[in-house]
Amino acid sequence: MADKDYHHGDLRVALIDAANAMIDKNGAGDFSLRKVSQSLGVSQSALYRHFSGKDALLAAVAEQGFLDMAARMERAYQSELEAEARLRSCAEAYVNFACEHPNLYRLMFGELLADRQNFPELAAARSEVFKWPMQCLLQHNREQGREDSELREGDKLLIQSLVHGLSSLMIENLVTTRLSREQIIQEVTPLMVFFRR
Amino acid sequence: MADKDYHHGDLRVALIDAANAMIDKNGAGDFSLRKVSQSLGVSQSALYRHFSGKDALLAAVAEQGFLDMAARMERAYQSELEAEARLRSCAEAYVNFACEHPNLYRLMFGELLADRQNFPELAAARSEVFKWPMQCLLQHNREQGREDSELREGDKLLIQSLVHGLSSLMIENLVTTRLSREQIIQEVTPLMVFFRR
DNA sequence: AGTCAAATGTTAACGCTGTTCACATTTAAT
DNA sequence: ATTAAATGTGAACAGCGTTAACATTTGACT
Repeated sequence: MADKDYHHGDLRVALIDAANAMIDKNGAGDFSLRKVSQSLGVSQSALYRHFSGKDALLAAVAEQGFLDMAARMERAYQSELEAEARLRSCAEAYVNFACEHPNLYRLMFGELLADRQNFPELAAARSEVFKWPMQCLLQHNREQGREDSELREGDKLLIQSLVHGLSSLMIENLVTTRLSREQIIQEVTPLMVFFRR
Repeated sequence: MADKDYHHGDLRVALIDAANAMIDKNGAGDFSLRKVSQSLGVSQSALYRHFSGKDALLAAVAEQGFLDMAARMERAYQSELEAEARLRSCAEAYVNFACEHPNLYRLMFGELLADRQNFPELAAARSEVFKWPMQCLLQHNREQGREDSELREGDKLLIQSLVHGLSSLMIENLVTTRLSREQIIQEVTPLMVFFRR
């Protein structure tokens, strides 16, 4: 027993949450281990009892981001019934998440986690995001009378490239248009349901 | 007159070239002003006579990258005559450049230059890249008998999102397929010529 | 040719960063 | 109660971007 809690209790998740909040607000470039440690009233080296280093903490934040994004994608998926409407809903949810959490999205898909292969859980969490638009493609195939349960590689790549590319361009302010975000989404998402054949 | 040249002569371009080489080889994350200065046998603070800071040097490197990429895009454009073939050629050139210079491409389009608006020349150089695929769209419109010289916002966004998204995913090893790069390009680029209407 | 200001390069220092090491404290099992 | 493991601390290290004061070279004007 101590008047002050020498042990934090759940420092690991507290670190992830605090880092998530700091990155979401000010970007990962401004983020530092010393700041997040200090914000929790904890020494700067306490972190190394729960993470092997900065990259590991960033990876944990990114993983949580993927899971949150996936939950939102599922809600978008469930909100519609037809394949095409579902796909458009998923695409909207994807771009909206990216635009509402640009700093987090950059961390999840960007260059900052240079050693992604060191954190295999990231790939698993990311596939949870793309699971839902892929499900839409499968349903579309079935509605078209195709019984193949395997998706075409090109279709998968097309849909992933489109939503990721559009999100990235919008986040980095590389879209030179006077259209609003809603208008852009309304303009582009219909174009991605022109499947091959 | 001195036995050693106190003045470098063209330190500015030497810095850009050296920084370009270092970033292209090892990535911008590993890059530092001290390293590039030392590689030129020059003090670490000499740099500040030619650039306002690290971001300014990175911006200059990125700008050069855009111009190099644009030259390559023009060659791809000129290598074909029909609009659709030209667009595919441009898309191939785009993705190939990104895959051959992933670190440079990340710098050009990524999050590292957080303050892009401070360097308006970047936007100009970038538009030189997209000038050629846009030209393809215009030619396509003409071949289809449309006389409108204005491009649809949606078409521009679609093509930019596709090539940028596909390049980013490939660079970050986020493409989960066993296809080779050439196969991927062959698979996806035909899909981007399905214009609207 | 001589003078002086501007351009360019150097040295030293500041604060911040990620990381490590030796040490302290708390927890939990024997 | 004892002991080992888990968890947190404090000090230190090297590397970073940036700045300030100082040194050298260049070039222009008399």
